[in-house]
Amino acid sequence: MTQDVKESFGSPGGSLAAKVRTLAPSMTRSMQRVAEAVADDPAGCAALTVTGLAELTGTSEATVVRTARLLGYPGYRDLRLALAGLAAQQQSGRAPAITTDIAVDDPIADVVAKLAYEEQQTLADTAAGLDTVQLDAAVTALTGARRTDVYGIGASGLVAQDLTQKLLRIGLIAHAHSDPHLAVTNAVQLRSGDVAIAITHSGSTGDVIEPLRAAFERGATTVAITGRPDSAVTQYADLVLTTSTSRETELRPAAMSSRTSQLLVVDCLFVGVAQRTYETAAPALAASYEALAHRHRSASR
Amino acid sequence: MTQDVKESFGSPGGSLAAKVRTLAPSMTRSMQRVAEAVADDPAGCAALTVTGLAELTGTSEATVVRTARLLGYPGYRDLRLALAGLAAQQQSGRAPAITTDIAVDDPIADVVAKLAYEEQQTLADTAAGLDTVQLDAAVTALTGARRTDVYGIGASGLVAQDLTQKLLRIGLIAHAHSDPHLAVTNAVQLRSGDVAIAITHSGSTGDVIEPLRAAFERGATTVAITGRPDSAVTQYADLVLTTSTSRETELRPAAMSSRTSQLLVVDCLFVGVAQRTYETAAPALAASYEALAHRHRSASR
DNA sequence: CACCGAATCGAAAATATCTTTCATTCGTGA
DNA sequence: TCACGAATGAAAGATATTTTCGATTCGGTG
Repeated sequence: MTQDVKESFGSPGGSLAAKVRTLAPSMTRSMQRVAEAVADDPAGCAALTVTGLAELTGTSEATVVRTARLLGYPGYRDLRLALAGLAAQQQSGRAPAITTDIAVDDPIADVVAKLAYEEQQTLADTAAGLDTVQLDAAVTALTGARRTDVYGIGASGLVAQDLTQKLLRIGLIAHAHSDPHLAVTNAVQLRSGDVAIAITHSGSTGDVIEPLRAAFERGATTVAITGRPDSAVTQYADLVLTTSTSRETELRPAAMSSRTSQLLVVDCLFVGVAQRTYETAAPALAASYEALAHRHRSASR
Repeated sequence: MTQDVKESFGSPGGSLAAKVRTLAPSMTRSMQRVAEAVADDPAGCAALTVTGLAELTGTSEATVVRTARLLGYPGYRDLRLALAGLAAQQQSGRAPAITTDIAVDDPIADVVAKLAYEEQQTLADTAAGLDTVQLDAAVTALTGARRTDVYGIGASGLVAQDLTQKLLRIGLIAHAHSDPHLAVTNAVQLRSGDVAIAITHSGSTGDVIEPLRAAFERGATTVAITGRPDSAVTQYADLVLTTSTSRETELRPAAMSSRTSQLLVVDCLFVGVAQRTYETAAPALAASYEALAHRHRSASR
C-alpha cells in the first residue's frame, strides 16, 4: 500500500512514537538512532537544527533528512514544526494542578497561576449566580434616577468609587460615600425615584446598612450588593445582587474574591445603564476620553 | 539557542493574541499587519516561510523578522515554531465560544456572560504575560522597604488604594497618592531602600510619572505597573510589571480590563509579601479581622 | 580469502531560507 | 515648504536544509 500519509501537525501525540515503532524495522541503523531521539524528546529535538540533531545522534544531516522523509514529512523543516506542535500539546495536556491553596513556600509563579485561576473561578461563579431579573431592575432604576448614592467601606468602598466614577462618565449623578455619618446625612436627602446602593460582602456592616436604611425609609430604590443574600442589609433592599463567596484561606483573604465578584456586578450595572442611555452615554464616554488625552504625554516608541 | 517555550496555561493561543495587543501600540504600521496575520491564523502562518508571510501581508522579509523580534523571539524561525505549537494546542483544545462584542441591544444575561468571559480572559492573559522574575524582585523590594508609596490616578488610583490597604493590613508602611502635588512632595522624602510604585495603564500619565521619577532619582526602588512596557513611565522604573491590554469596545472601556489586570498584579504582590513575612503577616491579618468584627452586627435570620 | 554488488552513509555542493545592511521613502513637526 | 528621523523593502550576507555523489560497509559468492 502506498503511504500517502497526509499527517499534518496536530496529530495525536502517541502517533509519532507509534509511527517510529512501526517503521523502525524498515529503517537503517543510523535512521533508527535519529527516530529514537525524536520519539524520546520531541521538545528537545524541535529546538535543534538538522546539524544539531545529526551531531546529537552521531549521524549526518543527510540521514536526518532521510528519517524525516520516512516518517512522512517533506523534509526536516516540517518534521521540526510537527515536533514543536507535539511538545506544546504535551505540555498543555499536563494538569495545572491548581486545586491546592496557596502555600507559604509556593514559588511566585505558582502564586500567580493560583490567584488567576481562583479569580477566574470567582467570576464564573458570580456570573452563574447573578439574578438577571434583579439586575435588570437595578439597571432600570439607575437609568431613571435623579441621583444615585453608593455606600461601601474598606475594600467595598473602592468598588463603590469604581461604580461612581463610571456612572459619572456617562452623565449620571452619582456619589460614593465611605464616611458613615456623611453617608446618612446624604441618604436622608433621597426620595422616591432616587437610587441607593450598598456594597458589603458580609451584609452586616452597620456603617453601610444605616444609610441604606435611611434611603429605604424615604422611598428611594435600594440595592444591596452582597455575598450574603440573607443578611441584615437585605432587609432594606428592594433589589439584591448576590456576589459569590469563595473559600477564604490564610494567605488569600476573602476580600480578594469578593472584590472581584463585586466589580463584575458593578461592571454589569454600568454596561446595562450605558446600553439604555446609549444615545447620551456614547458621546459622554468619548468626551471624557478626549478630555484626558492632553494629560498623557505621547507614548514613546 | 531557542528560548524555552514555557507558554503557561491560560487561554489557548490567547497569550499570543494578548502579546500582540500589548505590543501593537509600539509597532509600526507594517509590523502591525504582520502581527495581526500571525494572531489571526497561527496555523496558517506556521506553514509559511518568511518570504511567504511577507508577501501575504504585503511587506518585506525584514519587517517580518522585526515583528518576530518584537514579539520576543530571536528570529522568525522561532516564532514559526511557536506558532506551530500554538496551532496544535488550539486544535486539541476547544474553541472559545464568545467572540462578539457587547451590543447595544444585548439582553442583560448576555452582558453578564460576555463581561465575565472577557474578564476571565484578561486574567489568563495577565498571568501568562507576567514576568515572574520582575515580580519576585518587586516582592523582595517591598518586603525590605522602610516605606512604600503608590501612585495612581482615576481607575488606577483605586487599585493603588487597594494595594495600600492590603499592605497596611500586614504591617507594612504604605501610602497611596492620587494628588499629583502631594505625591511628588512625598516622593522626594524617599531614599534608597524605599519603594515607589506607579500604576498607569497607558504608561504616559504625567501626574503619575513625575512622582515616580522623583523617587527614582532619590534612589528608591521604583516599580511600574503598566500595560505599555515601552512607555514613558518605564524610564524611571527599576522593575516593570506588565498588565494585559484587551480590545476596547464602545460599551466596554479599556479601564475595565486594565483594572482587572492591575488588581491581579497587585494581589500577586500582596500574597508574595505575605509569604515572605508570614511570621508577622498571619497574625496581623488575623488581628485586623478581629478588630473589624464588632463593626458587623451578627447576620440576621 | 578475494571479489562483487548493493545498501548505507556522510562530506560537501547546491539550494532554500533566514538575517542584516543600507539606501530610499514616508510621515511629521518646525 | 523644508528638513529630519523613522519606517520600509531590496538586496547582500549568513545559516539552515536538501541534494548529490563518492566512500565505506556488509553479506554473499566463487
